[in-house]
Amino acid sequence: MQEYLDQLNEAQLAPTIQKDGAMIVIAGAGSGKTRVLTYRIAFLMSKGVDPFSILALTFTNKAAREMKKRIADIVGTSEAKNLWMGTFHSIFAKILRFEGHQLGYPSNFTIYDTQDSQSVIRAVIKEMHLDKDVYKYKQVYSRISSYKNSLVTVKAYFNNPELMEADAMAKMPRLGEIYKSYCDKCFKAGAMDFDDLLLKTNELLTRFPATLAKYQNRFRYILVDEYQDTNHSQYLIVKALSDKFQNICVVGDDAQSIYAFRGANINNILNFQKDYDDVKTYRLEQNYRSTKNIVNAANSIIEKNKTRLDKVVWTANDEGVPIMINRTMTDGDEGRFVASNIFETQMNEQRKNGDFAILYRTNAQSRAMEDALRKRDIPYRIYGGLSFYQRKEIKDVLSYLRLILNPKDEEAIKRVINYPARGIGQTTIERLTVAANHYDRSMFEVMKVLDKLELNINNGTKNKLKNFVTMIESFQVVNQTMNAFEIAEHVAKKTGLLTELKKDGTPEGIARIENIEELLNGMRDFTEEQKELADATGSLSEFMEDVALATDLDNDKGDDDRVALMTVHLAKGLEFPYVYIVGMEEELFPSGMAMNTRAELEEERRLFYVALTRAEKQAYLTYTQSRYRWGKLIDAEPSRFIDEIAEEYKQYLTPITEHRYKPLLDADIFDEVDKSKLRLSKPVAGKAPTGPSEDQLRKLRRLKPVTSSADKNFDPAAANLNVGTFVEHVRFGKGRINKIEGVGADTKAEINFENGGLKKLLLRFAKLNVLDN
DNA sequence: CGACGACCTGTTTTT
DNA sequence: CAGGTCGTCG
Repeated sequence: MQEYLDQLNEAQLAPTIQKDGAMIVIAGAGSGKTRVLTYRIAFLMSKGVDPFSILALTFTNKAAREMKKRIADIVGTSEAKNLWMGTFHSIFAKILRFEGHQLGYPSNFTIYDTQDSQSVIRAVIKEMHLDKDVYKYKQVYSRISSYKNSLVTVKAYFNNPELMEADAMAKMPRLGEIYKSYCDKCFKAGAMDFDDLLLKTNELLTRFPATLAKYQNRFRYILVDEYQDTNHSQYLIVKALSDKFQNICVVGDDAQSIYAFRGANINNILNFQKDYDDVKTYRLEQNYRSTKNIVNAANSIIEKNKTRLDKVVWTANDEGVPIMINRTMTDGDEGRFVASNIFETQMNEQRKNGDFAILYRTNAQSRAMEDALRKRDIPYRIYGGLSFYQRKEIKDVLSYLRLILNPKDEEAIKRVINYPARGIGQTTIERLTVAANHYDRSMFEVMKVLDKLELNINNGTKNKLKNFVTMIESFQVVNQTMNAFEIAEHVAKKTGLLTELKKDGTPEGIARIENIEELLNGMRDFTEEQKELADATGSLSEFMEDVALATDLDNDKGDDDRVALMTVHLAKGLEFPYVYIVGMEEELFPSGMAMNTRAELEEERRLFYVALTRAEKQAYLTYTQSRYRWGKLIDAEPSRFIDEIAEEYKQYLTPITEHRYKPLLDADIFDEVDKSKLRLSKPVAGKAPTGPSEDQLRKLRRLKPVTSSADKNFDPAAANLNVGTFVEHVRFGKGRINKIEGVGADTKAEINFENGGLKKLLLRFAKLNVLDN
């Protein structure tokens, strides 16, 4: 062990060898936090801590796997394999499979992915005969998701007039009913969505003290990586589990908090000291990853943020070269620039493909890059986007497999009951749904007893349904004796899925068949691997356990040498010698969807910080003057973030185009609520989740109105705002409207204030009172 | 019932 | 551009 500890610097060593107690490690980018985490776990084990009682929560399963491997190298594989290590979602899914029966869930519950969840919500909205243009399923979904992540259950929702009112104001008074119906449907289908995995864990730990005690006693040492990205639900779980022994080590970097959009609460890390007794704080500030130039450039950016912890990242590495900034005419040119630059660098520096990464803000940007790389014959791999498991043909196969394990899984039924086509149409499915609701049973159960029910379904169709049921049941029988690979192959053949695709013959159809073959190959590998483990058999249920939570990144074996293409979000925690950050344009990076408040803009800036700090040797920033968006060519202008990098660390390969963006209309308007008022009320472990904390409530209230129709229809004339109107602003006082420009939500007014001078305000935000002269 | 074509709409990031 | 939705026809 000592030889490993000797590798650490002083700052890293201290947290590594503090065995007990609560501690927070503020770890700057590239400061070796993974090393601290792995060595710390190894250290604990060397001091006699049972690996079975160590819980390490990581951000990706890949990170968990790699850390486990590194620990195994130190302490031995047999010891390391008993560690509980993985993402929140996968660890607690595992625990819920074991304990979920207490909450009424079967151990083989299905995990609904976003597609499944949204499809359920669409069905609910339809069933309730609501206007789908008012109740947009995606917005409803995200609303429900935020409720769940703030522990607002259906019950809590209906006990909270304020939330109900907020939804009513957003023109969705029946959101609560949708929420309830959605939860009922999921429960009846034996399914949990992503948020449930955390919410139900909280419920489990609060409702069953014995279960809480069991896991508190088991997990004597808890470590959480990327703590800045935990949401309230995750926070409570950690708090509850660590409450007894308080041996908790959290690692994170407030400067890299980039998941606020999915409920991550930066206060979790900012307030950690208050949550435990005797918290030791450590700082890792020496960066081992990047050149001085990159580190300094990144620092010069993050300095612009107001909300951050005190920390100075520095490096003893070489000076390096400036950040290169390149402009092109179109996104196609941008791709070609990147591709040829990669090619040249490979030649000049003898670099392999894996040394390069192309990072972008949105998945849609990958296309131009792909095209350019393909033309140059540079091998690449795209991460994220539509993940492998989300592709239609793969989901079809998986849906059959899901049905074998959990025939109540309604989303799976709906997906495959008529694919390949077997003459079971929309009308039949609707009648089955109605019957299922009426008898309070799942669709599959209804289908099993068709003859005993008075259903308005003709005999021909009934027979088709019976055949479907028989087929699934026959799969269930053979599943008893087959491994995951065998059953999947059996299903692909017997259902006619493969024959259906072979009929197709188009290039897409062939690609689909290849994908299914890839899935089958993957399953074969899986069964082989599992057989080698003592406590696993390679069964279908073992395979399906991880599928819903697996990401492209997790599946990456890293065994072939390719250029990596991914979003900045996905790149967190990774590093590459050469990094290209593309699409450095206003409205794209920073995203046009996230420039309305200081908080949003600061998150975009942290995102840019994350992107830049992925680079070890050199970073390129590229932007174009026009790019295809929404199928149309639109003008673009360089990102303010390019501007924000201090001059001495950047170099323009092309003359910079003029920046025409307006920095922020007026900073004060966008300032957040006073931070001191945003302290988390300290949640008490063991107490039932009665509802959201004050802080969470504020957050929810701050959510954008679910329907933007009010904003979209924002009519300056109706609000009595016209050129010449005298108005009063809460901060700037009285003024006269000079000019009105833009339409709808984007309407801006130029106002001449008596005291504040000329200001341009977004009317949507500015609270103006009209003065009658 | 199901296939096909026309239209519309919406686009940030992810477990 | 792409996915979903809707209407029409065989």
